[in-house]
Amino acid sequence: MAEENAGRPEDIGHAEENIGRKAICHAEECNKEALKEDQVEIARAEMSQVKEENARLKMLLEKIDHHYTSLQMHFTGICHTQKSSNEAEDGDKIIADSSSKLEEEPELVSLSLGRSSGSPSEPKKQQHEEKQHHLPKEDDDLRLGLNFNSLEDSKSERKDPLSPENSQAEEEEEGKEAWSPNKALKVAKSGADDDLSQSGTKKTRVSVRTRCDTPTMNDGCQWRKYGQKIAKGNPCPRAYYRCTVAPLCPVRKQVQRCAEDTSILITTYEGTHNHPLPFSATAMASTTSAAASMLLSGSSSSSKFTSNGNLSTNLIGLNVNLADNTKCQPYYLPNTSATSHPTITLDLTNGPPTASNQFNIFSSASFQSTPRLNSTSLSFLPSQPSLLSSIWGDGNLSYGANTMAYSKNQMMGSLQPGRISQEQSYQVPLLQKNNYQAAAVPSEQALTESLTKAITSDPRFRSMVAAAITTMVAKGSGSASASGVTLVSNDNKYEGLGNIMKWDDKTTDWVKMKDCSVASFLNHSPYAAQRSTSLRKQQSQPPFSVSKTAASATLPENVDQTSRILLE
DNA sequence: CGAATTTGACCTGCGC
DNA sequence: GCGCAGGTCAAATTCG
Repeated sequence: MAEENAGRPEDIGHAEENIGRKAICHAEECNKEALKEDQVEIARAEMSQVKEENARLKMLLEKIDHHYTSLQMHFTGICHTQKSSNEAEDGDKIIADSSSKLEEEPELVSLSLGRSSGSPSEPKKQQHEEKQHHLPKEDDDLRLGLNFNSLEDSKSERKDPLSPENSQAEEEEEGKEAWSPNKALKVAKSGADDDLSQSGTKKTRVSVRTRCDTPTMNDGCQWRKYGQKIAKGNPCPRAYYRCTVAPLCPVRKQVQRCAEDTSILITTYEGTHNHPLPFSATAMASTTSAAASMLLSGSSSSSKFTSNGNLSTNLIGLNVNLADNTKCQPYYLPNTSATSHPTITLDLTNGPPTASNQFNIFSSASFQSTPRLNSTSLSFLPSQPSLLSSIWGDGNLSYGANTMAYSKNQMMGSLQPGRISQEQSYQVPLLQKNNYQAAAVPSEQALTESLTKAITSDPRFRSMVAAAITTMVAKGSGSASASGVTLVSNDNKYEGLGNIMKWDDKTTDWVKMKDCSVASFLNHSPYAAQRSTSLRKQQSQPPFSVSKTAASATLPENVDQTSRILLE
């Protein structure tokens, strides 16, 4: 028994050990379960947070979508209303004016600029292409600049369009569509082309004609030349450039001199920048975008004009008029491939350089689309294309980096039909001026808008810029007889600006403008302090007219001081 | 020496 | 299918 009992305590011990082990195991299992439950709870909490985040993002997306839709509706409505009213007012007149050409091309909208200009005979090639065209408006592609596709894509993917991830995805997406420098990306390009072909849309091109002595006009972007070709019909070689600001930027441009007038540089832009742009490049991108959008919007209902033959809107602070195309001056289109690319042309020249049209940037700038499209030309008020021309010309207005997002916003905001009322244009810059003072670094967007508003709202400022640019053009053209300008207000005529505006021949005129930015002028000059009162005084005054005279310039006395600040 | 430009070859689309 | 013309590539050349 003792031996038997002697062995039992061991069994008991083993049993206790087993029990202990089981207890430990049970405790461990309990701990594991507790941990699992905790993890589940954490996961649930995370899921709830993600759901909340998702809901917020959805709300944001819906807001953005709604905002975009309302803006689009607003813009479309305004365009439709204007065109309807214009048609009612001037239908008969325009029909008579537009003559047989419009009858042949009922969707042709002509945009002459400010004043009518002589129209040389249209080249046979363009005429031939125009016989072939008439793209449905749905085929037009608004990709250049506005690039609403990204938003649509993000909508479909239910992503926040404002999130950095999505913007990066946008860039990657656009990068796939880029004209890529290597064969791998070439495949992606073909894929993008497939998309284009599937959607029935083609990349819009915007062609800019301007007088420029340099090989290319300085549009604020960095370009790398990747090819040159002699195009048929033009002995001047055509150079091909791609944007090098960003490695995968799809934007390209073709530069070619006009065969008839080698002083005219024809620059054709295609694509949308997928990177931030400097100010001057933003101006170019925005304007080309506006041109493209006008081409498209004009195609929807064209050949409708205001009582004076114009249909006004606002383009980067510049008033743009859709005008009777009989006043517009057609010209040779540099490439026949335009038939496969809807192309709108901004003509910042006024035909061959003659003594009567050396100041062509003030006289006429016209958009004219290529065949197969509803032609569209735009009309600028006299003093305003000067800024546009100057920005796109040899000079370079540089106020630092800007973003394409701003460009889009600017376009949406600037494509407002009709001129901004004096009151509106007066209030906004003041608010922005306060922003400048509050912020250590001025908002570039506000800065740009302020510049825009200043130009559009203040006749004196506009006249100053006009005078400056006119003088620059006069000097640039090498015309000794046209070394001055006359700015005539309704009731005053002052002389002496020609002496104020002494340009240094060794430097580009616009360098001075750049070094003395208009924004700083707006902020620091006495003019800025006087704007609130002077603008009110001038609300009843029409803008100054600009005309060329012999070596004289006139401005209101109170402009002299500010013009010194601006120009010196 | 790296970057930019030049330039001839090649690819692609379109019309006949 | 062929030729033409626009557009692109990439090696060679030039430039800073």
